[in-house]
Parts: sequence; C-alpha cells; structure tokens
Amino acid sequence: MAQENRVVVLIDMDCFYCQVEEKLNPELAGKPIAVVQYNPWKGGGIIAVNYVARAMGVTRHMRGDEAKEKCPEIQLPSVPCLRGKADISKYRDAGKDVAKVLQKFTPLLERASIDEAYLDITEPVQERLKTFNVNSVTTDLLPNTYALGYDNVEQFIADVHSYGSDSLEFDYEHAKQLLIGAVIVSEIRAAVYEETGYRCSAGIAHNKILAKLVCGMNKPNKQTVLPKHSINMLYSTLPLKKVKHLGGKFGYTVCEVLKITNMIELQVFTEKDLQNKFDEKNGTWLYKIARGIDLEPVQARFNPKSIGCCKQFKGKSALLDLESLKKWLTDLGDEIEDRLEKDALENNRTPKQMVVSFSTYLPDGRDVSSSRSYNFTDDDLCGEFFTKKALELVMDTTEGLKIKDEEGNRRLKAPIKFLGISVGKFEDNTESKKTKRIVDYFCAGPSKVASAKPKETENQDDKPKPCDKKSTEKEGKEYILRKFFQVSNKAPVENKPIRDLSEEKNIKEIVVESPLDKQESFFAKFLNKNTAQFTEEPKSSETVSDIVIHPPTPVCDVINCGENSNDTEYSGSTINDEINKSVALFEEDPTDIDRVSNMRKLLNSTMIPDVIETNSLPKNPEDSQIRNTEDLQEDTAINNKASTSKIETFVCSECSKTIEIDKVDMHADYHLALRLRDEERQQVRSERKVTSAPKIVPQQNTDNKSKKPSLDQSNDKNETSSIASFLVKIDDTTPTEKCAECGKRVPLDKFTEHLDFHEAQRLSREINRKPKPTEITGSAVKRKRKSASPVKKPKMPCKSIASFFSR
DNA sequence: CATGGCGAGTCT
DNA sequence: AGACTCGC
Repeated sequence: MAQENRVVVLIDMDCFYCQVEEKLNPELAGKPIAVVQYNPWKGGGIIAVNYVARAMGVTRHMRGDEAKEKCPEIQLPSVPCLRGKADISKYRDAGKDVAKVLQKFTPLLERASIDEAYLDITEPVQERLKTFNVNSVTTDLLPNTYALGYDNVEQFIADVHSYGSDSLEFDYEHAKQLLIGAVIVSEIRAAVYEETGYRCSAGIAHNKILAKLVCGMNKPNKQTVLPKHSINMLYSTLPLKKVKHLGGKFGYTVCEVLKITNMIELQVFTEKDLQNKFDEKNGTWLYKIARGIDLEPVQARFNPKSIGCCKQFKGKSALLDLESLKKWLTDLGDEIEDRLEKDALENNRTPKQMVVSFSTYLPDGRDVSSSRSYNFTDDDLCGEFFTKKALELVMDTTEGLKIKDEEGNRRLKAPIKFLGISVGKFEDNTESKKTKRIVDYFCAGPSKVASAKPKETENQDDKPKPCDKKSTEKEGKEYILRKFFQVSNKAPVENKPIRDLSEEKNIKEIVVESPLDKQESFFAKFLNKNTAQFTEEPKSSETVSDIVIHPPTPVCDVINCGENSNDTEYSGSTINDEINKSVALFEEDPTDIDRVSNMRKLLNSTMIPDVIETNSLPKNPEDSQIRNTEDLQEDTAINNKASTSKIETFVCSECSKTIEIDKVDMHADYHLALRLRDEERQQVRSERKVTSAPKIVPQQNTDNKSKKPSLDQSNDKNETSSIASFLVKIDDTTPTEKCAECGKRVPLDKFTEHLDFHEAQRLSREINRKPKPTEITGSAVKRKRKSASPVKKPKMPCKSIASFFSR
C-alpha cells in the first residue's frame, strides 16, 4: 500500500478532562466547566474548558479567578491531588477506555496523547468498498461531517458520485477512499459515544499531518475530511506554524529565513533550496509537506513507551534541603510504583531502564537540567526501589547538590527546580522466573509493599559512620543516607587548610578542583589576551589577512594557569582594590577603551558594595544560603571559611546573590561565561539551521568590517558578541588548526582562545558535574564521560604549537 | 514564579 | 547516554 494513498484519521477528544468530570459528576452536565489544576494560586491554572464556558470567553491560560469573572456560574472541578501533586490517572484511564473502543476498528492505532489517537483505516476502507457501493453514500451516513473546499458534505458526495466532473485535479480513487473513510469514522465516533459517553472530533486525510491539521477545524463533535484537491486552498491562508512540528522554534526560523508566513508560500522553493537553507532531512520534509505529502506511518502502539512523573518547584518552592529532596523523590517513586504495578498487571511487561531528571537554579535564576539513567538488574526489585535509586542517582551524579553540612542543617547547595522519574525500555515478561519478579513483588501483598518506613533519618544524620562500600551495597534504606553523609563529611576536612587564606598552596589545590575557580583565571586571561592581540594589530589594516599572525605564545601558559596562576590570591584587599584589580586585567591595552569601560560598567553595575559583619560561625541561616558560583560546583572548600572574622560581601545585581569579596572576580567571570555560552548556542543554531542564509550568520562572512574589533564601537550587548564572532573568523590565508572538539577551523593564533571558549561551554554545562566515580554505584551507571574534567589536557595546545611550526 | 505534567522523538 | 525540542 503506497504511503500516499492511505486513509489516516486523527481522533481527538473534545475538552477531554471536562467530559471526564461531567461523566463522573452528572450534575455538571450542561453547565460551564473548566478543569483547574491543584495549584491554589489565584484559583488554580485552567487546563481544560468545555464549550459552554468557551462561549462565555473562558480560555486556557486563565486562572480560576479570571474564569469566575468572565463566567460567575462556572464550575471548576479540580484535578485531584495525590502525594502533593496533580494526579491525572482518572483521565488516563478514561483515555484508555476510549482507545479500547477505537482499537476495535483497526489494530493500526497510535495513541498520540492522553486524548488523541491516529488510526490508519486504509484496510477497513478497502474492505468496505468490496461490499459497499460508494454511490450509495448519503448524508445520513455522514452526520456532523465537513469536507474542506465544499460548502457542505452533500457537495463532496456529489463530486465523488460524478467523478469530480468539475475539477481537473480531482483524484477520484482517493476521494472515494476518503468518503468511505469518513463513513467509517462516523461509525467509530458513534461507537465511542455509545460505549464511553464521550464526544470526539476527527480529521480524515491521507496522512497524519493533514489529519491532525483538519481535525481541529470543526469542533466539537465534528469530523472534517480533507480531499487532496483542497490542500492548496487550505494552505493559501494557513499560517505555517499551525502545522505540526512547525509550531516551535524550527517553524519560526523557517518563517524568518524564508520570509514567509503561510504554508502555500513554501511551494515556491525547490527541494534543494530548502535543503541548503536547513538541513537535508528538514529540507526534504518541508518540501514534501508543502505539497501535502507526509510519509510518516501510523505506528501500532497502544501502550505508552515510558511511564514517568515529575514536578516543578518553581521560585520560592524550590527544594533547598535533603529532607525535601527525599520527600519528593519518595512521592514520585511511590507513584511510579503504583503505576508500574498497574501496568505490569495489565500489560505483563517490565521496564528495563529508569531515568531520573532534575534541574537546579543557577544564581541568575535560569536553570540547568540534567538526567541520569540506570539499567535495572534482576535484583533491583525491592521495596521503595525507585525512590532509593533516584536519590542515589541524583546525589551520586551531582556533586553540585552536595549539602552544606552545618549544625545539622542539611541544605542542598543548589535549589532544585524540577524532579522527574521515568521508567521505560519495557520488555515483555516471559515465562522465565526472573522477569516475573516484579509482578510477584507487586502482588505480594501490603506487608511487603508498604514496607514500614522506620524513622531512620535522625540518628543517622548527625553521626555519619564510616561505611564499607562493598558490604553495604543495596542493603536497606539507610544505605543511601550513609553513603551520602560519607561524602558530605569530607567537606570540613577539605575546608580546614583554606581558612588561612595566606596559604597559597592550599588555595591552588582547590582552584584546580573547581571548574568555576578555574574559570576566573581562564576568562580573565582570555579577555586580556584578546585585547592584547587587538592592540598589536595595526588599526588601519583593511583585510582579514592582516590580522596578526604571531605564535600563540602563551598557549602553554594559559593551559597551565589554572594550576599555577596566582590570580587567585585575594586576601587582604579592599573592595575597591578588588574591583580595580579586575578592571586592571583589561586595562593593559589603553586603546581598547570600549572593553575597559564595559568591564568597568559591568563590575560597577553588578557589584553593589554591601559590607556585612560576619562572625566566625554563620549563625544567620541566610549566610549558609548564599549561593554563588562555586556553590553550584562541588567545591565546598572555599565556602566554609566563615572562620574569618569579617567578610566583606557584595550583592550581585545580575543575580541578586551575595558574593564574598574574594569571589567577585570569579562571579563576574561566571556571568560572562553564561553569556558566552548563550551566544555560542545561538551561533551553533544559526549555523546549523540556516547554513546558507547569510543574514543570519554574519560571522561567517569574510567581509572587511568583520575584522576590526578594536575599532568596533559596539555597545555593551554587542561586546560579548564580538568576542564570539572573533573566535570563528577565518580567512583563507590564515593558518588554521582544526578544533578536535567542534571540527571548526580556527586561526592558529586564536586557537587557545577557542579552546578556552569550549572551556566556557563546559563550565556552564558542568554545573552538575561528576567529579569522580563512586565505586558503590559504579556498576549501575556507565560513566565514561570523556573530558568531563575541567582540567585542561595539555595535549591539544601542544599539538597546535607543533602544527604551527610545521607550516 | 506563574500552564503543569506529561509523553514522544531527535541530535550529538 | 544525555540534552533538547515539540505538542497536548
């Protein structure tokens, strides 16, 4: 069966959550309804609105309170709450009930979401045509049916009956199939209503994209057919972003790059055009969908491939201590257990993998997310397994989450904004004994499952014991805690030497360990070097090739500066000294006024002097809550120097964090690193998506103006931009070295900076880095992350020197 | 702080 | 394996 001649249907339940609520509570029938999510803020967030309420102006995105204003008599049933989070299981069950009805009509059913399913009914249509004459189709077989391009269904029926007499492009065979398809879909929808009481709408076309597209054109309780010859009419006014896959960033860049807004405008571009402007795959896909072609098959899938649950902890509700983390992971783990038990009983399958994901707030309020996976072994299935393993994964892989251990106050260093556990990679349970274990476990009865939770926390917490890693493996629930405190207990030991800040040697060791400490010297030097190069460059030079080509002198110095730089000595300075010292790093080049003033501006604007008296121990809880750059790294060492009698601090106006004076430079560089990362990302994106669109990738141009950075009167915003573009500027005559990391060709004399740039990317990525493998779970998760270490490998730069001299 | 909790799929 | 995108 040719893919282009399929009959594909999308069934979409009308305001599904509302219908479920109405069915469960018949008193609601006929009334305006909006389902709100538990969130008590301003009446809860509306996630579904029935059509009565829509008619009165209630929409999603509103809060419950707003809905009441628009429609005082509105009913606001709420999504139930279980374990502190929204519990949508009743909607999931209802969706499954519907899917079961759909499945009676074809096995080729793909559940697309809780309330949507694609059906490929090509076969049923062919079967029907064997015994049913299309000419006997009448409107009473097609209630609530619309055909795009026709005023009403009768006209479409008539067109089919007359072989499309009026239209040259009428594809009779295809239209006939769609018409029969529409008849079958009417029956399907009737069956759904009959058996579940739910109304739905449907789109009928020859592929998934189009079925989806037209399904929404007539709602509720309607179905819409899209004959081939109506596609262009539909496209002529259809915003491109309405098409599935084009509603996000990609669709936006397509519109920007091609300067179009409607689907029909895509048709003027050749396939090659589109492949050049985007990539091969996307170009071809765009070319085809512009002509109504979408070959993606309907997958036969009834059950979800993964089962997961997650929760956000936004803003003030971010998790700050170990207890909250444990609590929420327990709740999430319990939910997974519940749902997995049901799934095991219903589908006789077992997940082979678990993924725990989380995100933490950066000091500036943005967040970084991370995830770790674990492949189950057969011995894994024991009480509270998911919770324990999840906690283990989070704690184990995220040194940045290590607590600040002080006075029994067990705080997480980075506030957790999001937690999620999901399991997947299901395999069918065979008759073999091992895979049956999960069912055994779940069926074993409450005694085992409930596995009374001893109050293990308190005594363990205060007195962490040394533990033998091998023997405690997977033993009991205290295992996690014990392991945890073993780790966190090291902090004071590491801290001790640093208290005396004059001990340079100790500081250096710490600096080496901490990526963001390294960042300080890297970025200071990095920027400094750039300005130096610009100075040496003749200002009047006109061509790119004039950009100075001198040996990358400090390559090895820079590589090593993380280890031996004394930039990290800050002790005994005044605030202004520190600021000036930072600025001085950029003042060596008197010609680079912009950079100097910009940096000064940055420092002045972000650092608001705020001297605070601090006693030897942070009796004030707020003190321990200071979260700056290093807090997100694993380096607990520097933090704990609270023993100094008086600490001067600043408030960073970019991220509102309190920064101790000896971290001002680091902190400023940290913000710079974040900005650089963003730019690099944007650049990568534009290079990838619009490779041949010169307007989007100005950096790629080798035109004259791109080569005079020192004269560039750019403003603050463009300052870092110029740095980024500086890194990728290449000219034919420039000796280059291919970067092993990104494959780009980089001018030799900028190679060091280029490496530093990757360093910058890595730094921000490695907010959640894993500093060292832990033997205990070493078997669980592969961690062969290459070059995860922020410590520079001397290999690359040295190689670049060699190649420089060989040319 | 302010659509949240999903689930699928792609890229590297 | 993990980060990221898309859509409901």
